[in-house]
Amino acid sequence: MSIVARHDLHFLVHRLSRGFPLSDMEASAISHLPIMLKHVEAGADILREGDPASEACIVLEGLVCRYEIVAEGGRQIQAYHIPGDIPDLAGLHLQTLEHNICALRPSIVAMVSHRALHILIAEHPQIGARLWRETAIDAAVAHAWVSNIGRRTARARMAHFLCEMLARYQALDLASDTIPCIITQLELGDSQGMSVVHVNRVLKSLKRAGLIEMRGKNIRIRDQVALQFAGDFDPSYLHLSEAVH
Amino acid sequence: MSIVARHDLHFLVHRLSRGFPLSDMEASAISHLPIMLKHVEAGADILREGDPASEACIVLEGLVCRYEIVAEGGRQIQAYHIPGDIPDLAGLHLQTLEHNICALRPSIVAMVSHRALHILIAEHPQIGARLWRETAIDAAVAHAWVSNIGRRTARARMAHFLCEMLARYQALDLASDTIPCIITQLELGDSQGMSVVHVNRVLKSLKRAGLIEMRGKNIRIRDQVALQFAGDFDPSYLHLSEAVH
DNA sequence: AGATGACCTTAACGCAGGTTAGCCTCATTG
DNA sequence: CAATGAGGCTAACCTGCGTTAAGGTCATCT
Repeated sequence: MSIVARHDLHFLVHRLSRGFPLSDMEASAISHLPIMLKHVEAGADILREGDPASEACIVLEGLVCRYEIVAEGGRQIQAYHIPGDIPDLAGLHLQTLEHNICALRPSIVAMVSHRALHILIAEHPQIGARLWRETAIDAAVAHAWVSNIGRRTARARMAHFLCEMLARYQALDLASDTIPCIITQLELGDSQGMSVVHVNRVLKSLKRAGLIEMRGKNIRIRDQVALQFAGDFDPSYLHLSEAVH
Repeated sequence: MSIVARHDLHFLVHRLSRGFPLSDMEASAISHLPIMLKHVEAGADILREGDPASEACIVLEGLVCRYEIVAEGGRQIQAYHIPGDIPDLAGLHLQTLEHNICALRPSIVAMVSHRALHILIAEHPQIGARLWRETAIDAAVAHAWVSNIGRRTARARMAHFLCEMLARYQALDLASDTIPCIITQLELGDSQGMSVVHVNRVLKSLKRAGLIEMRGKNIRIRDQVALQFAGDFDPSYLHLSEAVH
């Protein structure tokens, strides 16, 4: 853990620039945010439910998720966060958050104080708008998950989810046809509302149909179009490339 | 439909004031937003998926929902909106929205142009922060729905949902123990990810247990504490009353 | 090299909840 | 007041998926 002023926030800058580039001044203001790097091991919590929020974390490397424990010990993973994401951005305007954030794989995150963010936003309203947009996208993705879990069969649901993850990594140029992080079947089940056993069945079915294959522990999408069809997937809700108005 | 400058936005002002009151100037700036009233009949769409967004709607009266049609004709209701809510606030920062908004009951909404909102926010940054907070709460509620639909049994899920609706109406002083709007069993099913038939079974079970009862077409919660227990419900995710920082 | 533990895989069994279908009630309308 | 239609209710049947259990692979540790 160390204080750094010029570490790599480029995935964040990239995200916020989607649609319409930030000015050099704005990009540089972001890069110069006072951050504290934190190396988190797999399975470790970064933020606990109910913690009073005074800083936010930006994912730089690895895989982070937001989850909640519901009655009877079940864990529901509500969102996955990849480099450039700010899992707890909502905390900037809420007293406490009702979910936990943890690293699923060894990860590196940058902690930024809310104070610094508020100053940044006050000086650069445009950055505020872009961050607000991130909050809106977060909500849009969550709503898409509601539809996915509520109305689709397990197979379509899994296909939809895999399309989402691949598309997000592709937008960062971190993937072409293989989801570059490892997600265990237990994690897949905990996020898609199904049991591990059924995850296995569904993956098998997608493999048999030639839509995906396993590459070591990673998932390779063999036929993205067919998988999108199977999952009734339309990437627009991710707002990966639209202009700002 | 008529242009009015002083209609009743008091539920909105109330929402935005939660935790810490707005200044008189701010409250009055909101009340003087140039709005266009729209009376919408039950079942009518207010906004269609993919419409380029240039205005937002504020619910004044009635019941509005956000929904999406998934493959094979199923409808998933992603959120219910009651007076004071802005169902399409996210559109302020996104090009297009991926969902539809429709009135479930005869409703009155106020349409505000994004231009007017941008001006309001520029002149009153505090209002911008409060609106941003609304976006964050919207996301928090959606995440709670993911947990609800993903991990809870139909019975607990329904209990949780009823608690949510009641709590939201109570926060507006529009309810004590009865959810003041009518929600049909079909709508309940489409939002909770279950069939009408099963909605009926579950409601019956909650009735038999003395947790709820029907009052005409409305649902009365007979034992709020027990219902919260049955639904593993904790209202904090709704952020109904917390202070702003 | 054997032990340990995390994860994957498959089979067998059972149930929560979907589907289909039919009837009932009540409000609205001509 | 008869006709229509929206919504509620219930029964019978069936299936997608959960549960339990057991064995397999692989990496890591001693």
